[in-house]
Amino acid sequence: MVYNEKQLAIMEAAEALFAEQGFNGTSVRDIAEKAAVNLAMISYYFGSKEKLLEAIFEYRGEMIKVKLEGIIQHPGATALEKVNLLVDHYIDKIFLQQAFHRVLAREQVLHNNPDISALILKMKKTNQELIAKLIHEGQKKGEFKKNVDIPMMMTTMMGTANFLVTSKHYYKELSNLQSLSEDEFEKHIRKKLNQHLKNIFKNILTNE
Amino acid sequence: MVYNEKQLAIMEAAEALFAEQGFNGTSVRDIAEKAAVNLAMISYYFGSKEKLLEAIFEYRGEMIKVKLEGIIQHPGATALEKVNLLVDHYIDKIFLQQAFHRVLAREQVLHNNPDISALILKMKKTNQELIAKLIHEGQKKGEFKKNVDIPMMMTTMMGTANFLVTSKHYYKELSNLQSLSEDEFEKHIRKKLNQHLKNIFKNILTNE
Amino acid sequence: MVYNEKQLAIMEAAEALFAEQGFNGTSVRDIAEKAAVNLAMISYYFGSKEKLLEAIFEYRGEMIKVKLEGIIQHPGATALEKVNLLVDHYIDKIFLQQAFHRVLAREQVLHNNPDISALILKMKKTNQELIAKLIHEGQKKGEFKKNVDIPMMMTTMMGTANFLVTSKHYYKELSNLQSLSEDEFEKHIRKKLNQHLKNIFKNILTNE
Amino acid sequence: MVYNEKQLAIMEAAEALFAEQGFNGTSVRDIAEKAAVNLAMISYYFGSKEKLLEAIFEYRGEMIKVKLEGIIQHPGATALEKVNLLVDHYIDKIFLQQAFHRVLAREQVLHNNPDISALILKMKKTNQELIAKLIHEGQKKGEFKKNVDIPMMMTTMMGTANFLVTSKHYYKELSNLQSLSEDEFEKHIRKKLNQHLKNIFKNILTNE
DNA sequence: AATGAATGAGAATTCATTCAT
DNA sequence: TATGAATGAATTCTCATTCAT
Repeated sequence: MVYNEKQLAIMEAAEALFAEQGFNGTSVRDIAEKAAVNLAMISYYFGSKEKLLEAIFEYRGEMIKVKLEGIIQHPGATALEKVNLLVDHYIDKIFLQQAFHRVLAREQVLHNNPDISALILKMKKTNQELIAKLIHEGQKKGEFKKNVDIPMMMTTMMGTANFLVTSKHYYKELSNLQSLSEDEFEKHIRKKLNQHLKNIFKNILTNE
Repeated sequence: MVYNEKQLAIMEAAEALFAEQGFNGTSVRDIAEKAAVNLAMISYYFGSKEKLLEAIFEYRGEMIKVKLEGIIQHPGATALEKVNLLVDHYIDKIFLQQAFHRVLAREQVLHNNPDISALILKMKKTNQELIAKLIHEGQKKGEFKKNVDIPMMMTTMMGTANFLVTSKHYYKELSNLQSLSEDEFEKHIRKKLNQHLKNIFKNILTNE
Repeated sequence: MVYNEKQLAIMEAAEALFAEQGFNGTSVRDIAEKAAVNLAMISYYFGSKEKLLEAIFEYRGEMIKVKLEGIIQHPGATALEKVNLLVDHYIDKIFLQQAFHRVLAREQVLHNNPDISALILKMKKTNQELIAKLIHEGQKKGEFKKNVDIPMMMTTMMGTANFLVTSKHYYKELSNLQSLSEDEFEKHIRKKLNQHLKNIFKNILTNE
Repeated sequence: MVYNEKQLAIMEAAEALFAEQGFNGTSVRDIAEKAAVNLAMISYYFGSKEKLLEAIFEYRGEMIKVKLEGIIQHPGATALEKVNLLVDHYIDKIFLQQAFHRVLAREQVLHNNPDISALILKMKKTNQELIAKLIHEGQKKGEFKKNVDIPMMMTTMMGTANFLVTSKHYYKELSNLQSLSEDEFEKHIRKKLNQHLKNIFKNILTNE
């Protein structure tokens, strides 16, 4: 699926608004206004508000897949280094596409739309398969322990990162970091999160 | 604040529906029907749909506070044992009040309503202060390491647990556990999560 | 089903507008304006525009049934006299409720709404059964011929009357009666139609 | 007016859809799709949806006129035979062009569009003049009675035939002919209608 | 001659809330 | 205290038509 400029503008505007106000809290009017397109264009291009959401999921899902596929094939790296690379990339991704991950965080709680649920499941499966490959590679080489609960590990990575991104506003106050600028603060928590997750993973994967 | 039976019925119905369909996806008609009260009662008792949500947060926040205060004062237990108790209780709580935690997970992403945001912040602060007390106690006794990133630890506990609860539907499929009944599956993931978090915390708090 | 004043006002307004402009050609806005009620009342009372149409059919169908039941039980009249009475009444009805019969004429051509189709069929069945009763009575007494095609007879009565009512505008010009006032013209065609149908029926029922 | 292939395709598609769903119930999108032409072609060729309807009326009106003119000049036939021929032809026409007659039946009830009304009136006048010619011929020859209500006679022919065609769906059920195939049923009612109308006309025109 | 893209107007419906009782 | 009736505002979506190409 290739999208033209207007379609991309609509998708971006919608993503940002869905992240801020939720799907139901966002009207197609808002989206049209933000994307600076005619109201009717949204139905014209996507059919409905729901279909627009699906298009966003499909689009981002495809992007994520392409990105992750690159990571796994990194040459000349140990399994643990690759896991660390994965953490780096996952954190990069989640911070770069905060809007989309907010939408994802919100929508995965609901199961109103089976098409969206299917897309989310597909995305998660792709992620999981990639990580599983990495872990198994490390286990074969003897780098990692045998019994590793991969789904729970993923849950920790995604859960922690998601929670941090979606509630960073609260985190800032709880850590008394109100003095930092938004950029400084973001840099700070990215670094913290990175170390934190790598620590946890190293422990889970290698400590006896 | 003391609520009468009808008010509690409304709050429970609303909580369940907000968890399922989101705040904006739920109409006061739905709530009135589910709670078997007159449509106008909701405005009458709570003023508005938003105020109803606030009441739910306030109510649940108070319940959580009371519960957690009990935990910290558990006599004759090491700091690590108390931390483990805390994990037990947090997991109990999140599974028992899944509806509320779904609402919380959804609403913390948005910052539309400053009153709600303030309530969430207050709740988080209370939690954090409790854990901080525990950790400092352990540090004083020499049980725990000096440099512990408490907010990040909390983020992992809440993020992982939240993520698991809100996306358990996907977890079931990703782990090929479709054959388990809902109850069996829930028991299974509670146990896994419990071990998983305790492991992580032990490592964070004690390993050098 | 008992309707309150506002509901009746809506139904009357809708009937008139549907007759003039067709169902799809009439907006709920038009109806609300004509009935002098709030726009949302229509959804509130009837659920939707379609359901409103159904309500009209049901209401009129019931009225027709009640009326016709009276005719058949007219005491001390020959079968032919009763048939003539029926013609009188049918013509009265069709002229008095021209709006409804226009709607009926339009909607019976379409089969979009199965509920409406079912209501129309029911109405027609009731009519047919009544006439069949009359004819059979006359046949038993030896007043009428044996082989009478009752559905075709009804088709002629209804078709002719309907066609006249719905296209009286054209009839006026074709008969060069433009000089007559609307009332005079209507009186004129009612009389003509009455004689015409009675003639045809007498011939069908009695001539060998 | 000569139409090219695409124009004819549009008109045919439109006629069929107008017959099924009514004028307002049919969108130009539907027509374009059914006719397999570009959406904008309809405005391009006909100017508007209304003008397209007018074109259909004009086109069919012309066809009817040409056909009927042939009938009247049938050589070596009595006036009654010619009337019978006319009935044959009218029934043929109405069954062959059911779609158009459904549109006609629906639209003659409305008077929204004066151009359409004018076209219908013209069509009816042409028909009427033809029949009047026939009847007067028969009256001159002494075959027919003097006082014949020609407009009412036409009303019966058209009303009965129209009503049968537009409500044949109901007629089938009312006559308990559900077991017949669509073709058999149509053959059956055409025959019935033919005899029925000829009977009525014979009686009107010749009986004293 | 033909069309894909675009749009303003208007459609039906749902919503949270109010108010007289 | 409780509620049925009512409503204004806002919702999503579809429509016939236009226009640059």
